[in-house]
Amino acid sequence: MVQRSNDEIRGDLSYLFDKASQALAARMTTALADLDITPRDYCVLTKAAPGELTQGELAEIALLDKTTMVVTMDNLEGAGLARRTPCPEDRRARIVQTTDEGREVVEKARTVIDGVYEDVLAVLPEKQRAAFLDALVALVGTDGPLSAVEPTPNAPRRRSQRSSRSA
Amino acid sequence: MVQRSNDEIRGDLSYLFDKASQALAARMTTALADLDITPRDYCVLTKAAPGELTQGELAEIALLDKTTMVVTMDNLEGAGLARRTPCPEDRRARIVQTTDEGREVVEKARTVIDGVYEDVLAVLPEKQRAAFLDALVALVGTDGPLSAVEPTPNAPRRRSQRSSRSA
DNA sequence: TATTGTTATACTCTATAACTATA
DNA sequence: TATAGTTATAGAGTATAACAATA
Repeated sequence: MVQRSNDEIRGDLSYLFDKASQALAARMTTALADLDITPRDYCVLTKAAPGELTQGELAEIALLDKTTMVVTMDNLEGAGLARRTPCPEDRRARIVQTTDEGREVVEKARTVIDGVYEDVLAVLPEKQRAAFLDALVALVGTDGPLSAVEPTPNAPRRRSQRSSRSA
Repeated sequence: MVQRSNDEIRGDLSYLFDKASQALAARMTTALADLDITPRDYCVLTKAAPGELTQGELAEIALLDKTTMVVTMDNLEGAGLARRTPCPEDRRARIVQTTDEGREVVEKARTVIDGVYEDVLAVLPEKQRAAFLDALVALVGTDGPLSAVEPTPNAPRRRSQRSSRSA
């Protein structure tokens, strides 16, 4: 295995972020696998907790495409963690509710996730840790230079939709 | 658009890293698009600079599968930025060399990338910036809690390779 | 006509398998 | 037999398009 030195990667911000994101995602996926859910399941499940959102609203909050949401909900419903209920006001829509089991799983998952975060951030001294999170929020949060929701570079290309950008 | 508050995202380390990685990647892709190369092209191109590595060695250093490397090299060669030369010692292998144009592009790209990094990190005061990078390296670098090369969670699953793990 | 959720499908990315030519 | 690079293709993820029911 080829390993780059710490000095070398310090100047490669892309690498640092990519690696941090991937490695943490891998740890999260592994940690949540014991509960038989994916990070995305957890994301949707927590946001559905209030129990008054439609599938579409939930998709928007969780930053998922509505078709991706269908797949996610199929899984959650199949696993007995969430339920689709007809919306009284709009018979096209469906309210998403977490089941008792779903709430239990979310609670356990919360503990697991906190443990992972704690474990990861433990390498930073208390004070440095706070400063680190502050900096990250400054970069990623509202009005930060990395807050922009630029078009996903990875998304399937639109069907040649030429010269209709600023029209 | 739904926007989570800075307070809320501060506790969501996964989100912070994912967003930072994605947003920076988007900026990089956009910035490098003017030079008609992708971040991966740049990565390979710089590492090929010494000009004495085979395609396989290059793939290992750039952390790419050898088949992905083929595609990348096809692009680079098609764009006239790199060249495949038969290896004198091993007629199966090919040495990858950057062309004059390739070196020019790398140089320009280096400037572009430094500009993006500078622009992004500019929101952090000088001292905080150094501490931030130190912390990131501590997390991601050698022996850090996020240095592990766990199996890519996104990779196509192996063809059911059961119970042959620790055998 | 517009919108919610669904199904079918297309596209991107990356890796495994099979192959050719060397070693 | 094993390895370097290639080609073909499969798998995973996510999005667009078309559709049914309803607004």
